[in-house]
Amino acid sequence: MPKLGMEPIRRAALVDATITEIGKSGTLDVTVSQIAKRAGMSSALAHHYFGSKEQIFIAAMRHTLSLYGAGVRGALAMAQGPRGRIEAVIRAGFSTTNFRREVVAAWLNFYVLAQTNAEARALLLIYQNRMRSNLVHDLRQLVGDRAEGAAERIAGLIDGLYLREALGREIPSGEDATRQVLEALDLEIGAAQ
Amino acid sequence: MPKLGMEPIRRAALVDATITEIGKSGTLDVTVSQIAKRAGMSSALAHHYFGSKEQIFIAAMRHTLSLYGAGVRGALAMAQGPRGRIEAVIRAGFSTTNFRREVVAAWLNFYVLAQTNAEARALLLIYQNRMRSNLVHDLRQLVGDRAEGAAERIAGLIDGLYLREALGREIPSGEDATRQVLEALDLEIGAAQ
DNA sequence: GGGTTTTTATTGACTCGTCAATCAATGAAA
DNA sequence: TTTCATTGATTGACGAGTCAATAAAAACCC
Repeated sequence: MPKLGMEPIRRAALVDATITEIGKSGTLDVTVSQIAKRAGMSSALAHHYFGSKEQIFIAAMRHTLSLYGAGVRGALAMAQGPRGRIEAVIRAGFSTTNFRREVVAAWLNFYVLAQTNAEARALLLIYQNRMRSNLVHDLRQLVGDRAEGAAERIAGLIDGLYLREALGREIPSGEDATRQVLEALDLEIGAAQ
Repeated sequence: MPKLGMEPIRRAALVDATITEIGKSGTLDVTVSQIAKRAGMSSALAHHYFGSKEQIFIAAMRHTLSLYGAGVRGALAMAQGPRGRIEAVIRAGFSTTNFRREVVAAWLNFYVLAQTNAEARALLLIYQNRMRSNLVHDLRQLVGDRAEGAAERIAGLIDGLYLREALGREIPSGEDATRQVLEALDLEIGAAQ
């Protein structure tokens, strides 16, 4: 019963299943069979479309990053003024889409992978640079030449709280984390007056 | 040629080798044989002393945490006043002992493990609570009832910069990270005046 | 002290599972 | 009849954990 044009559907299903399975196990130590089963196909088919397990992971990372990017762009589109734009970037990161257990688990493992895998590292750098440039651009207007340092601190705080919240509670609360980052942001702004 | 009393020596060698190997590979996916070989013994002996691979890892984590704790205590002993004590805690975390590639790699993998392994999570919570209580205690005298929030932000920033520095550069620079956290600390203090 | 037994240290060889990747085979559209 | 979709079965490698065997120190016994 081969319906044509299955490839993109299968790929998408595998990517989703990968995130879910990583979330379930917490590790990259999930088997292709597990992923394939959750995606409703045989492991052979998964290999057929992606070639290797590593490629499945990279695709899943790409997808996660692109979801995150879309969230940020969406939030930025609605934002008013520099402070509003920064707030948008912060909120997007801790939104319920990007701040679920599975997604955090995936991120954690991206970090681990990025230590050795060039492709993973490149993706992470893209994310980090985008974050930095977003922050610096708007901070410039708020804190002048303190912008670079402030951006580094805000970005670091986001990453750190992301990590901490994710491990600390059963259900991560983006609300608390967001509040903390906004507080730090206001300290940065206040200090420049 | 069995010299007696080898057990502690072997255990220590295995713990060291574990950190080194995790640092080399970036993952917990190192084989017991690799670790044992680096520690100068057979894998059978490693199993003899630790029982399982997981136990070897836990022991390595314990060791890393205890080194960190010792560093913090040492720095605190020399510190003057609340602001000096906080600075000591920050500097200890980014000191060259605790801020090497292998150690960061180990930490990253602890985080991954802590998602699912109760023992790992317990160890991480100990570290986090110690950090929080250190910070809150001294911040109280500097920023009053803003202490809790400030501690959360400082701790989050430390964790985040730890992560970022470790991935960003070939050789992580504790100097830059320390400067950033101290700057954030001064913002917190300044805001309370 | 000399002999025997227990304890500790140590490893090579082996078992048993698991899993990524491949392949040959099947079926259905084009 | 070519091309796409799909899978069960298989291969081949690797790796955790076990075991039996060796050796030497120590403890015990007369």
